[in-house]
Amino acid sequence: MAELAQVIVDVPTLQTNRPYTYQVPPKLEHQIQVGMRVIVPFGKGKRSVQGFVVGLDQPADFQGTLKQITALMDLVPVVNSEMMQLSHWLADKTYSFWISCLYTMLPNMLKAKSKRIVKLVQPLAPEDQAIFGQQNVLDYSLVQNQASIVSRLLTLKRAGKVQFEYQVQDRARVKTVAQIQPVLTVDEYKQLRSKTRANATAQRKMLDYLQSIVGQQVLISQAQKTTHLSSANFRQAEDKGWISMQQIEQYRQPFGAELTDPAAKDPLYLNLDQQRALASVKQSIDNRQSTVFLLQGVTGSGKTEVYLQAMAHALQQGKTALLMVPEISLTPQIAERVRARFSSQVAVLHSGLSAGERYDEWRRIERGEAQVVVGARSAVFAPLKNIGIIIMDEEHETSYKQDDAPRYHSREVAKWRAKYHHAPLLLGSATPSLESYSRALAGNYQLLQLPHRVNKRPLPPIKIVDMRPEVQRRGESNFSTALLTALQERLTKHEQSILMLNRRGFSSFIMCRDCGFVLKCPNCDISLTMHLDTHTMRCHYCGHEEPIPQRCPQCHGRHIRYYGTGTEKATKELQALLPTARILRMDVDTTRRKGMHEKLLQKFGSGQADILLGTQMIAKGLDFPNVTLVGVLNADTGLDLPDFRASERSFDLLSQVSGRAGRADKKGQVIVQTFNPDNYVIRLVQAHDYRKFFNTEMQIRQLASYPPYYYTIRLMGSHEDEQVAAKMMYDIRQELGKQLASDTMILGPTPRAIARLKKRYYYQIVIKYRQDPQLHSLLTKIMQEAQNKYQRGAELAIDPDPQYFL
DNA sequence: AGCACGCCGACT
DNA sequence: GTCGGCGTGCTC
Repeated sequence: MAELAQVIVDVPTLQTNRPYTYQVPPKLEHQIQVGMRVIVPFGKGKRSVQGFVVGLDQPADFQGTLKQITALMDLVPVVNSEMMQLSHWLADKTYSFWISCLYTMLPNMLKAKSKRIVKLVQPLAPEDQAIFGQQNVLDYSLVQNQASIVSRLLTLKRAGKVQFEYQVQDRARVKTVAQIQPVLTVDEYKQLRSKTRANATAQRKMLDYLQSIVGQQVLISQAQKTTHLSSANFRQAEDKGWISMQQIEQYRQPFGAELTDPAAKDPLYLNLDQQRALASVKQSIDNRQSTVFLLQGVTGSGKTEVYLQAMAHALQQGKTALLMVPEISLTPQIAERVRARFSSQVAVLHSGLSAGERYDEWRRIERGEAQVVVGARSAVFAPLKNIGIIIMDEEHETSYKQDDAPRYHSREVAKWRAKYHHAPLLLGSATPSLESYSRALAGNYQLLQLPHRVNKRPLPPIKIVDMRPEVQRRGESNFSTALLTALQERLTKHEQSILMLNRRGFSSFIMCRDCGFVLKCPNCDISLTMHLDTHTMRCHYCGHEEPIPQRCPQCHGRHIRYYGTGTEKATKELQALLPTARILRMDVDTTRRKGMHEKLLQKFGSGQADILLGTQMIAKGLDFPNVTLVGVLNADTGLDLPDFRASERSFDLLSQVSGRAGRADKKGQVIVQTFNPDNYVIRLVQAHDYRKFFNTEMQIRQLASYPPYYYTIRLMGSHEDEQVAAKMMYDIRQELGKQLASDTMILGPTPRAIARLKKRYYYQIVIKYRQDPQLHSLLTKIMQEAQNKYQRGAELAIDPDPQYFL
């Protein structure tokens, strides 16, 4: 029995970021529960919105008549008690709206679509009736861009001739399939058959078939396949009372072909290091300790097998297990291994799933039908109960941080959940983030190490090729003589090669050689990227698109030059240099279509190509035994980005990609081309010396007061008017300055590197602090005040622990 | 977000 | 004198 309900409504603004109290209609009093979705009236007019029940029967301090809940959208709560607490914590921690956090944790299908409709209440003049056509309701979204119609409708509304209403439509759809069941006996079917005419072939076929399946239930799709009868035939059979038909629920199957390798089911033999690591984790599972482990293992050291066996142990204890990977489509092989080991117990969650597939996987987890979850960032919210272990593979990956609101880091959420479930959290990486490694050294995390490769081979030797003399000698090229020779050798030996073109943060833009003009996005002030496949210039931020100019738009000269080389150009060049090589290109353009990633990798894995040339998406997780050569075409890109983590990222990337070579019993080799052969990052990658890189980088971070020595927070203010954005941020800086700890630093405000994005101007402040107990509440206050204090249209966003300062 | 109220300029 | 512009405030 609940008479009052506290509801968080789907209106993501600062002003509405708190529970509203509603009356529960008597007939819902026994059904309503915390965590259910509801439809409630909100605001003036006939507006109604979706909301979440976050509390029941708390007294309302609201002076006025409470409104009633219109309807419940769920029979059982979609947010359980753990998730409710988590969402609240998350909203506070990331300075975001509670409603946004709730939605982030749930599959998209549970976000209802709200539709505005216009209803006719009085007869209209013919010219107005034309807007409605034959209907007396109108979908407002169809006309909302046509100003003349909108203003006419508003006039009619004032005259009381039409009404605006809202419909909240739940999009959660369960997929059903039809199933048939014979309802007569074999004899009855025989009898019926004898009565049909000789030329009623379909009916006869049907009756023969039905006889054969008496006592069974068959999917209609299956029945159609066996009989070649149409669904209409079966509907007729139902009408005649020959069969009964039911709709049964079916999960959408996100996986393609069934697994091929039965051997993958068995656990592999563990070497001593692996055994030691596993034992520590197992102990922690058994003792219900939420220890954080950092498993550092060089590429090829068998981290995945440790994960799998730790998960198996949790399952044996009747618990569940969560494995997070940076992005499944980039690392399909690990997801496959988990599925091979745990088969139908596994649910996979990642961005490549359709909304329906995602919803179904979510329900399988929620209902306890899947006990193992593999997924990318948002899988950390998988509704698993009784978690025994959480594992985060490649914990240093930046994709674990979401860069729009709510700006959470999966690692932090994972820690929260591990604590909640008294389960260990296992962070794994070959190149841990400096944050995690320093915590491990300080004893906050328990460090586990796998220093050797499973195949006992040394890490592949890395040869550094100085591109400066190379270019002087042979002119501009993506390929040094050394690399070409090595590639040619692989071709002869029928071994494979992987080539990486590091393009992070840079793309091919065009520049006029006469006047220096660079084509930029009219909305965002950043240079447009050339896409040869569609013959357009595109803005990667807002999606703006325009044709490739033939002449310089500024000076009309013809000397337009293409800067930067894409994978496309490199592939062409390489094909010309090695005409017999079969080259696969892998980048955002060739993998845009669903499933292309897997397809390309499959093609390469099965030996249908000699060389895989791609962007950094090929650096991670790939495990192809026949690959013996890895080449990095341009190691420099990314080294000099104006970003304090640039070196760390480059070290990770180069180490990762190097690890792709020589994973089985063949010896591997790595060739790194660079214009900065003496750069410490490149030298230490060559030496395979993470520890030394860590020490070097830590000194730099300490000198500059960057993480992990200092925490950082970024505040971003934006407005259509640059002056307003700037003013707001200067005001905020003033306010911050008054109340912060003495060793806290405030940088800025400065215009952001991309100062204008989607027609708005951005200014940012970066705060660096070590210990500042006041800061969180101060920022929360600033965020809350921002709504009224500054000009309308001003927006403030806070990013705790930003990955980029750009 | 989106809706109404309310105060100013341009019109029948 | 009214119609309709958008700046302001509020939503249980």
